[in-house]
Amino acid sequence: MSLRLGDTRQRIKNEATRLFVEHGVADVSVRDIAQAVGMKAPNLYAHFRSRDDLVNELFVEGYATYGKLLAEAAASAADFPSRLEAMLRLICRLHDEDIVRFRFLLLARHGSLAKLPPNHPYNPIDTLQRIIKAAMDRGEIPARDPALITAMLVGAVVQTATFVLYGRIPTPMTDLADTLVTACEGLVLYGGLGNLPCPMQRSHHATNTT
Amino acid sequence: MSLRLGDTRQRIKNEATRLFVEHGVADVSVRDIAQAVGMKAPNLYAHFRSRDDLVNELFVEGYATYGKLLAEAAASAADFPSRLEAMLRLICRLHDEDIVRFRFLLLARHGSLAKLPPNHPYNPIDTLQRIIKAAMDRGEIPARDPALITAMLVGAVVQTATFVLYGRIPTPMTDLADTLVTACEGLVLYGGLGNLPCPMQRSHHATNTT
DNA sequence: TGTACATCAGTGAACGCGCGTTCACTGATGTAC
DNA sequence: TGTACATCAGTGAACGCGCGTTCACTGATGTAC
Repeated sequence: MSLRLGDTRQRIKNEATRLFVEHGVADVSVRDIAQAVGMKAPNLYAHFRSRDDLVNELFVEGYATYGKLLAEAAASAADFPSRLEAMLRLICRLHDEDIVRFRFLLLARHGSLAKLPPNHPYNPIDTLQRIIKAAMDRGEIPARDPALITAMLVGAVVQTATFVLYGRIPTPMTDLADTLVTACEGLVLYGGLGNLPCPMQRSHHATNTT
Repeated sequence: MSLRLGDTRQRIKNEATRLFVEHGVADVSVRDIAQAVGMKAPNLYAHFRSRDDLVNELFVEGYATYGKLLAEAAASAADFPSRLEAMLRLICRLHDEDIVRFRFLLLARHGSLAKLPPNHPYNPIDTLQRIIKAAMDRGEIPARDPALITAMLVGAVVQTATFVLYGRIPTPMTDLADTLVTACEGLVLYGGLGNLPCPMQRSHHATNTT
């Protein structure tokens, strides 16, 4: 019974995620989700308190999961370029491994619902900004506005995923990882550190692609 | 009369844009817009065929206007770094000069409506990608996937505007222009051209900050 | 100058629709004796 | 083994609501004679 319940709950979450990605979060009704799962709308309320609750649970869960993995990836390396590379490669892998989930998070970022509780420990944006700030303080990378550099890095990755989503880039993210790493390094390192060698030296040398 | 009509039409557009930015395009009703303008909802239909028409007109108009200005800015310079710089500085200026309009375009990008006619001559994304492709073909910048580099540049700028919108970066875009230019140059130039000097030489020298 | 008419921005009332949600009910299944 | 009962996923019908939109109408204003 409770096994059955958990099973149905998960099926609802999966179908809802799929539909949200396919049609947009706003354009999927409770009846649509129920139909995809093979039940009638009222029964969804045996599993979720409301439609908003379902959306929120999907968002917070996914955001926290990815956030935790990103924080771990960042912590697994010592110098900044290696941290950045580890995070970027992880993101590409997560994208390709579960495209639907990744895209749901991409699309659900906006909208009045689906807000992560503030100061969430695994907010990936905060994690990234903290790492950047630390690297600047240590003089590893040019000291600029950490929030601005964070925005640019996040945007570069997110917009890439969006281009892949809309078919403008017809490639798995994993195949883009090398270029993403190089370009993001350039974004962070270039131009600010006087006679900064180019590319910057690091613990294990960077992979540069064409 | 026809003057009066045009006037009212413009007021509707202004108020609608403002409300869309403030509450999100999906969460503003025809009645909300009418109230803001100081009229009743049905009268909006004397000026626009439908709500969708209004949204679409705002989007296409804004997108085309900005797209045209960007194309002109790009054409005003000869080498790639100067073109990129001109476009970035223009974007910052356009943002600060009419924040509401800029943000409406930012928010309206998504959504099933508000699609620019395909192959629109002033689609700014296409313009940028064409310029990047040309610079790669001429060997001005490292040859990588033009769509990917385009995505990263667009993302870097758009996400920055989003951070400003949500108050994560409490600064006019114009104040960020220098860093944006430097970082975007790094994104494009870094790591791919063998012993590329750093920063790259150009016709009129780049402005590096910090 | 006064009167009749045309124009047209704007309105009140009402429409059908799809939405999220509630609630009393069903009916299959597991359990106790 | 048979019977009575508890559990609980799932359903049919209906709710109130706000939405975009329509339509017959108003009433101020400009114009012709």
